[in-house]
This record gives sequence, structure tokens and C-alpha cells, in this order.
Amino acid sequence: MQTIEQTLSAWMRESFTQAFPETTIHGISVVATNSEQFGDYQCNHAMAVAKLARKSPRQVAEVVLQHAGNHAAVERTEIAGPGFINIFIRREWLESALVLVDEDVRCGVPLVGHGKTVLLDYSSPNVAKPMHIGHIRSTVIGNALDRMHRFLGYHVLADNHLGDWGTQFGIMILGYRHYVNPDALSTEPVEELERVYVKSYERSRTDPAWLTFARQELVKLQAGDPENRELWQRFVELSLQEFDRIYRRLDVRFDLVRGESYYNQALPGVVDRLCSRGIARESEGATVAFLEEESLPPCIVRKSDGGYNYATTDLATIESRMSEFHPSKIVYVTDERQQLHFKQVFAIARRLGITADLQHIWFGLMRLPEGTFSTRQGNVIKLEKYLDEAETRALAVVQAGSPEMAPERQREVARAIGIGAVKYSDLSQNPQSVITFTWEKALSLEGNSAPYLQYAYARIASVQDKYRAQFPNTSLGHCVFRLEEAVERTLAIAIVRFPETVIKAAESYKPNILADYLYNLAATYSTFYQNVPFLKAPEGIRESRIRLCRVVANVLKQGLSLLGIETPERI
RNA sequence: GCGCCUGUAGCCUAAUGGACAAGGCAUCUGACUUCGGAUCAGAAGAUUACAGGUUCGACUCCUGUCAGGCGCGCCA
Repeated sequence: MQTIEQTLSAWMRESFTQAFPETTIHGISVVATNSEQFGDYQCNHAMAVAKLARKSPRQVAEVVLQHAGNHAAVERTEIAGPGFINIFIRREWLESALVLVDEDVRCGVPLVGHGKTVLLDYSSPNVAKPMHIGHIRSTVIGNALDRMHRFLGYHVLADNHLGDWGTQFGIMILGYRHYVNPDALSTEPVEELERVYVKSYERSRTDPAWLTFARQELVKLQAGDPENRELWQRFVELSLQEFDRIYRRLDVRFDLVRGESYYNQALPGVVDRLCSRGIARESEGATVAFLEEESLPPCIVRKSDGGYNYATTDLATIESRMSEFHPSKIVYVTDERQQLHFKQVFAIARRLGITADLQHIWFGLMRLPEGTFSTRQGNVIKLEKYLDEAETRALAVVQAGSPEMAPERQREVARAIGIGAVKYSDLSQNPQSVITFTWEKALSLEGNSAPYLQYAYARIASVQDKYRAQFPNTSLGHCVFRLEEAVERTLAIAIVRFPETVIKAAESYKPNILADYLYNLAATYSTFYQNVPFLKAPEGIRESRIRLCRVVANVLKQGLSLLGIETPERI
């Protein structure tokens, strides 16, 4: 099944080629108009062709439309402004397109990713540190990309690349031996591990002997010392248990959980290859890849003490993923601070002959109004606390709005709303914008927010029930759509744009495109709901409108599930 | 010092180089004794940081300036 955008783009492309075989340009397509007065889709390429063909843009558009002839989906076209070609969709065609969306469990979304493997690297918290609200963006954005790609038919491998290796474990082990409180460890393990780490780290800054001991512990760990190895294993397991609890709350699942330690054995081989192929060489005792051709600063792949860096691990990781899974894309979702790092790693990977499409999807850091988060200032907000707060606030609203609901059900609904609000506040904006965190903003339950969308969905569910109760013997299955009111047509256009929106959001790695779309759909529906009667409409019209409600509900549910947001039937 | 990113109404955000810059919050006016008022209809609010340039057309691309953030050979 093709999207409307694809269908009309092909039509225009063909028409341009026929009209101007000598001067056809690449990338001829249509886009959705930003205002209904300009039709439903527009093609903007007559202006560009006009220059090459030495004709006026409107003349070009005219000739193109002569060659275009009629299209089953198109009511009429017009030439406007400097040479825009505006396309108006035929109502009958729209009505039959709605039937297709209604009857398709995929809401008309094609499997454009079929046969392709994409590896997604996201969340990736550090072991022995609690997850805080800075981790939520990678997790929530990565998971939305995960869900969208899977839905489009890609073979997705979600990999949680834990920070489970590195120099901090020397300090960690030493601190654990001296400072750990067993009681605290059993009640709040990761919190206790962090406390121990911070204490040991602070001592290492003033006590040189302590730092030396810490280094020795690290060397022992890396040499495979059984005792240190076991401690390390314990840290990892305790952390994973806590992470899993959060992932369950967020409904996030990984196919692979391979921390940095997984690639340890491969590091010397990577450096050997880099050296033998002339990509890296000795410099001041370290092994360094020089990237002048890419105009990037040098990248250390082995320290002068023989240890390896993050870059080396990431290269080993890429090699391993390529040989085991053969992905066509590897996508990293991390914060903006790692832009340079990934530019370097990708440049080196290309020199090593890696051909997969490597993408770094970075997002802006989360800040507080008074500045950045820092452990030292003690203003870090723990992720679990954040989720608790979201659910608590949602519960108060549910209790006020639906007092007749059973308390157990209220809690369940509040959970879906609270978590949905948290996710939506991250997903509804461009990932690259810097976020200044405020409780009020993150947990907003009004306006452009997840609860608005969930509310629209629940109202439809309610309408469906009322309809079934009042008209028990009518089936919607074979009723025809009759788009009479202007807002119904607007709603129908919005509905059939779902497939192209999902594709665009996934391919540009911007979940906010889908979030925007869903908000617009829900807002259009709310206008319809508020201004057009349907249970009281005459038979026929009534069925058409109830069925329209049902399609909106299906698309909302499907779309929100691609963002990882639930849609309770009652809220 | 060099590099990357960001700058859009009071606040928060949107806009593959396309038409008059789109929403939300807050503010102000309204919504029938009919479908859930977490809603809807409407009002007001913008020199898209600033100055140049490219283009038929610039929030978007290029150059410079200012402001904020981040990064830059032995952290991850």
C-alpha cells in the first residue's frame, strides 16, 4: 500500500518528466499544505524547473498539469501564487481511503523497513549510579524510535550498552571494601553504591596513597582477579535489577544488554588493526588516530599506560555488531556532549571499511531553571522519584474527575496518565532542543499533552459504548462514509496522513513529528466532537460519524503506542 | 584559543528553502438545561538575537557580531 504523499509525488514526477523531458530535476514531490485554502497537497517544483526551462513558473505549472490529466484521487488542481500547484483530494476517494484505514490493523502503514536490520543503542546508564531524569530522554526517545522502526517492518535490535567498565571501578571496589553499609546495600543497593563511590572518589582527590590503591584494584580487576571480578559482577547485577524495575514501569524492553565489558577481549585487536592499516600510530607514548582529512582532532585509542578508551570500545562494538548482525543502520541516542566523540568514531569506522549507515541522534541536555544538574549541588532528581511524582499528580486529577471509579482502577489509570505525560513531554519536542526542567511543564495534564490525547481517546470509547447500547442491532462494518461537514473532511484528511507521518518521523529520527500529528488529529476530533452531533444525527449520517470516531480511535491508539503511551478506555 | 550546538509573542514549544511564522501555558470574552467542561468557540500577543549576503522566495543556507550551553590527546 502506498501513502497518499507517495502516490501524488509519483504522479507529479511523471507529469514533469513528460512535460519537460529535457529539464527534469530530481526530488519532485508533493507536501501537505499548511492551510486548507491551498488544497490538501502542493507541489513546489515549477519554480525550479522554470529557471532551467527559461519559462515563467506559472507557464511551467500549466504545461505540467496538461500532461498530468486526471487522477482518481484528485478533485481538481490549481496554480497559485508564483507557481504553486495545489491539489485538492476528491471526496469519494477520501471516503474509500477511510475504509481501507478502518479495515487495516496497521492503519494503512506500509512495511517500508522489511528485510532491513537496524541496531538501536539507547538508554545505556552507568552501573552503580542511580538513573536520574537526565537518563529519561535517551530511554524514551530511543524507545519511540525502536517502536516506530519495528512497526515499519525493520528488524530492530535494541541494545542497552551499559557503562559497566572503566577506571571508576578501581575507586568503586576500594570504596566498597572500606565504606559499604550492608543494611543500606540491601534496602537501596544502587543508592548505597553511589554513596560509597562518591566518598571514595573524594578521598582519592586528596589522598595520593588511596588513589594508588584504587589503581591497583583496577589492575587486579582487569587481570581477572576472582575476588574483584565477583565484586564487579555484584555491582552490575544490583544495578541491573534496579534498572529493570524502571524499564518495566516505562514499558521498555531490550533485545541485547551488552555493556562495555562485553567487548574487552576485542580491544587489542582493534588497535592492532588501526596500526597495521596506518590509521593510528604512536604519539607521546599513546596510540592515536589522526583525523586531519576529516578535520577532526586526534583520537586516542590506547593510553600510554596501555589502557583503552571509550573510542576503542565503541569501535570494537561496531565491528562486533557488524559481523554478528549485519545491520544496515546503527543508531546511537545520547546527549549532545558526545557529538565530537561519535564523529571521530564514525570517521575511524569508515576508514576501517564499515559501510553501515552510522547515525548519532543527539538530544539537548536537561537543565534546571537555576542551572545544570550536579551531584555536588544535590539537585539531581532520581528517575524513580520523578515517575512516582507523575503518578501521584495524575492520581489526584483522576480522583477529582472520576470519583465513581474503583480505587484500584483509578491507580491503574493514573499510572498510564502519569507515565504518558512524562514520555510525551519529552517526545513532543524536537530532541535537539535544550530542556529546562520544571515539574509543572513535565507533568502538565492540559493542552498539548498526553492526557489531552488520552482524553480524546476515552471520549470516543465512551461514544462507542453509548452507540452500541442505543442501537444494539446496527453494524458499522458496511456503512458508507459520508463526509458532509467541513470538519469531517478535515478529520478524514488527517486520518489518511497517518502512514506518511509515521514513515517521516522514523526516517528523520524525530518522534515529535508523530506527536505533533497525533495532537493535531485529536484537536480536529475535539472540534468535530464538540460541534457536530452524531448519536442524535439521522440514521446513515449517524453510522458514518460513529465509524469516523472509530477510525480516529484506532489511529490514536496505534500512534500513541508507537510513542510508548497507553490509551485507557476510561480515564 | 579552536570547534560544535542553541537563540522564534510574558513563558514553553512547532515549522524537508515555499504562500499571511503554527500550537500550548498564562490573560480576557463566550459555550443551548443533548453525546465526558482534562473540552470547544473567539480576542489579544512576533522586526524569528543583531548586521550583511545567496535565492523568484530565508526561521531554515553562507559570512560576521552578540548572548547562553557543551566539547577539545591519556574520563566515559
